[in-house]
Amino acid sequence: MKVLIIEDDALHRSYLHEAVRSALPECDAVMESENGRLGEIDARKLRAEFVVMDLQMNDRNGIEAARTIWRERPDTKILFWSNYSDEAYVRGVSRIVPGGATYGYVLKSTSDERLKLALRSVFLESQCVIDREVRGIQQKGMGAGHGLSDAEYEILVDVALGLTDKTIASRKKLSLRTVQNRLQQLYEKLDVYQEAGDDESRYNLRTRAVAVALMRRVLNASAVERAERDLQDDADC
Amino acid sequence: MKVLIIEDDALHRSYLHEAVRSALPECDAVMESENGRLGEIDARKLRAEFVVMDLQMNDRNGIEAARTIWRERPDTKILFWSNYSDEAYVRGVSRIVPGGATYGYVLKSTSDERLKLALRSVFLESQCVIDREVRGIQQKGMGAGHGLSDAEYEILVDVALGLTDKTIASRKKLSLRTVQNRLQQLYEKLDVYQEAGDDESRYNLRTRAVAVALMRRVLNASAVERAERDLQDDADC
DNA sequence: GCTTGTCCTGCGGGAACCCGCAGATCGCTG
DNA sequence: CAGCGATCTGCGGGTTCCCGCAGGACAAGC
Repeated sequence: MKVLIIEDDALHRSYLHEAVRSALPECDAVMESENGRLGEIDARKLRAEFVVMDLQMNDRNGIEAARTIWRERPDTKILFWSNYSDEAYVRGVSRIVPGGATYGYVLKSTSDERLKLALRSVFLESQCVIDREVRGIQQKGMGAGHGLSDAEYEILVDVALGLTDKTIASRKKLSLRTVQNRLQQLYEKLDVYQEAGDDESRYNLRTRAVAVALMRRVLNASAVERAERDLQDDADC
Repeated sequence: MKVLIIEDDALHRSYLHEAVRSALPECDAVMESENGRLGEIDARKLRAEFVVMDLQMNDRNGIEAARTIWRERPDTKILFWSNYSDEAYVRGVSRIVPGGATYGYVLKSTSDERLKLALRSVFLESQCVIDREVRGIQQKGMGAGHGLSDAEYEILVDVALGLTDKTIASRKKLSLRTVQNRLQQLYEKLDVYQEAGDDESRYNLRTRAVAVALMRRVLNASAVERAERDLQDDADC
């Protein structure tokens, strides 16, 4: 049994190494990659079946790396180990996990015990382990709370990229008015409105929405980057 | 001599503790706070003269914490120890450092030696130590490169907050047209334009600009949050 | 003095936005 | 089937944005 660690912080990497060693004595090789790009290459080269990785990495995002790894071997078991439970990350992960794949999502703030438990559960028993807090974010996304639906999230991303209503409409094969309708749903969900009062302190709803999304951690820079890359790919086709 | 460590990651905190101990044997007490908010309180309580802190923290940003610490004791010596050299952070720091204060900015990726050297230089010899890479970002901001001037940065932040041209004008006591002029400078600097070609893939310049700024790390979520808080304060007055 | 450059300001028009109103489609339920 | 709700679509308007053109204020340099 071989385990691949993808993590760009040296301290965390060695900590993970130690945790894997002690949690999985049946593991006979622990490899390390120090960013997402190298992680993809190493995973391919080693035919890794067991991966534990960070999400926020400089060179190449954990989500992107996981996506290509899963594309090549959908049965790879991946344990995400992240600092944050931002909705953007949680949503990003659940967006790329292939059907039936087993994975885990634990926060770096959890105890040694839980990390080791998660390692064993995910890798040996093919059980999905999601931290309580992360679970909460997931729920909020689906439930009737002020979370965003998929349609709303998609339009949020397009708007955050700086696209025009018309452009979004033609990309999504929708009418212009429909796009604007969804935008208004979005504004409502994000609690963004014209500050009806005087001539002071009005908002540009469109940019205000992305500001609020950023502050609520619904969106983050890497989500925008991923979308940008998808956009470029579309354009090339 | 007492040193206060403000860092929310347990691993990094203990690593820093060790580094301080070995770099500064004359230091007789090392305290730790595990986020920005507690850091402010502890610094006040302990009358800390020497602080080493992270920038990216969950509860309260390193920049905000440093601002209040420096406001209370401008001669505090602070060494920032950060993962990133995002322009948003670098600019944020240099925006709050009081005249004549000594501080340092080193990246977490630098070696033990350099970290210890920085600790001694900043704390004992009152010398400012800025990592080479960070220095590079600073230069780019000032120099004739495609970095942003202060005026452009300010308007970028206001736009990112979602304010209207008119609102910005009245807040900044400028004419509407002037604000729009600056916006156009900004668009040029960020290389944002209408994609003149067809009817496809046009941009909404305003939101496109914040997207590009996010991707170039000129802006980040915490910069937006800080601006938002300032905005609310203004409104209250 | 004149010129040159940089910054601020006003005007005007075309485009994009925000949004209310109304009709059309589709799925669901009694 | 009739009725209801949710979603998509078109139209029209008021507002805001993007930007070219043109003038005025001020400093620096020939």
